[in-house]
Amino acid sequence: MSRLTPEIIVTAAIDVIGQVGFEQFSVRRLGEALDADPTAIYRHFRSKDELLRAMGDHSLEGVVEGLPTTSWRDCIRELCIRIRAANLAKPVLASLVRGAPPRHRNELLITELILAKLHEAGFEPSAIADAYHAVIELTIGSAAIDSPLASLPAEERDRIYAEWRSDYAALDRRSFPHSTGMARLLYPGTADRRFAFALDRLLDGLETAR
Amino acid sequence: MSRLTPEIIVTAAIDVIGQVGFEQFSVRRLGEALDADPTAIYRHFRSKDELLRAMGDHSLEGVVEGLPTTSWRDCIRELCIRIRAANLAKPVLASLVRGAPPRHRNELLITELILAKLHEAGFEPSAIADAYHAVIELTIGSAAIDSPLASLPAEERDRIYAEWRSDYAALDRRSFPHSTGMARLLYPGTADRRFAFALDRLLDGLETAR
DNA sequence: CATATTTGTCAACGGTGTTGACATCGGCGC
DNA sequence: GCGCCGATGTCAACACCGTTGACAAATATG
Repeated sequence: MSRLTPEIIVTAAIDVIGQVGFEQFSVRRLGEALDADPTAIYRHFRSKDELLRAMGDHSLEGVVEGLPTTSWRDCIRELCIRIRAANLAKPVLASLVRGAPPRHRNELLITELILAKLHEAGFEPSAIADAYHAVIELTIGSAAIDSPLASLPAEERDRIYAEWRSDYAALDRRSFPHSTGMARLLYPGTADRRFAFALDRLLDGLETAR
Repeated sequence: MSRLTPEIIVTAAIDVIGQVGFEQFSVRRLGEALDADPTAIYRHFRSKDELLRAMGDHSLEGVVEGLPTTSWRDCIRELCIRIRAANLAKPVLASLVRGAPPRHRNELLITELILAKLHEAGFEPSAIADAYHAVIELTIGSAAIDSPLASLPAEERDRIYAEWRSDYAALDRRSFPHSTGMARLLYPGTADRRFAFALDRLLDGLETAR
């Protein structure tokens, strides 16, 4: 057994990225946190990208367990919300967005579960594939967008939202009547709630198309 | 007048990023393309991030013009497809996903148009905000996910899709019955078509919730 | 015990975004 | 036209970054 294992490295890496954020996360910093030479990491991961993907999968640990069994909708809905929460908690998501396929364990479990539930629900095979991709794109995409702000402290996040609203409000009334008029209604509630709304509407649409 | 203007820089930058891709795009390369010192760019943009946002907005030029007037759905649908196409064509999108607000001209025009159409359609003010965020999250998020593959030549993209499918097919049949069974149906058609499907279902859901 | 493989360390390469000092140029008031 | 001043471009440098190859120590294997 060696001092550094993939497990130890990934755990430490998630810890570090949670503290310094995605942009500031570097192999050198990780080496410091592990009290080891930064390049030792390359004995366990081929590249930083590979490490990031492993981190992403690690943060999804247990995400498919204990989901509601009431209906396919409830199950998929809760799963998507968990995936989002997991990725927002640890801003590793940029790695998932880099276009790599889900070859890791938890990612595969997620795919299998969604396909199974859609099958149970009575979708046709090709409709299953379409619905799967639709749900995943919204979930991952939304998380990617919200990730940078989610890592900020709540007060600063609110300050930024307020700033954006006043940007809209300050526009020319003639050219942007709706933006100015609705400025204070934009970015309503939390990003989580807005995502849940979008997901519910998408599931509505999928259900009627079944 | 100076040799370098924001307009000239942005145009050249979009050209460069189109040739070398997002990852390889650097201030130094841009300086080379402009036949100027790389740091001259900092006389016109505070940071690389600011430049990337300007590039993103530039690639959205004209996206709100000549949209269908048949219905709010048709209009928003076409707009979202155009936004996606514009951002996939120039892989600048990662900058938009970095969480910055839409302070640039074309981004503001998009917001205004969507809000106006939803208003026309008879949505309540708070429902307008929710629907706006839902549509934008799906569009931008989806583009962010598909961006890396979209920049590849078609044949290599197909090769990658095929590789992913065979990854699924090679899984253990007992643990992953649906993934293995449906492997050849995953990633159906083009990414554009899959996005259009998701968007249509979302719009379905929004319409019934009106 | 000897050997071979894995694992950690170190120095270094070629790249990155960004900054500050310096030179140059254009336009403006006198 | 002169002198000035701010805007613009150049240059060297800083502090990082991901990654590689040579070497040493430790560990497993015969």
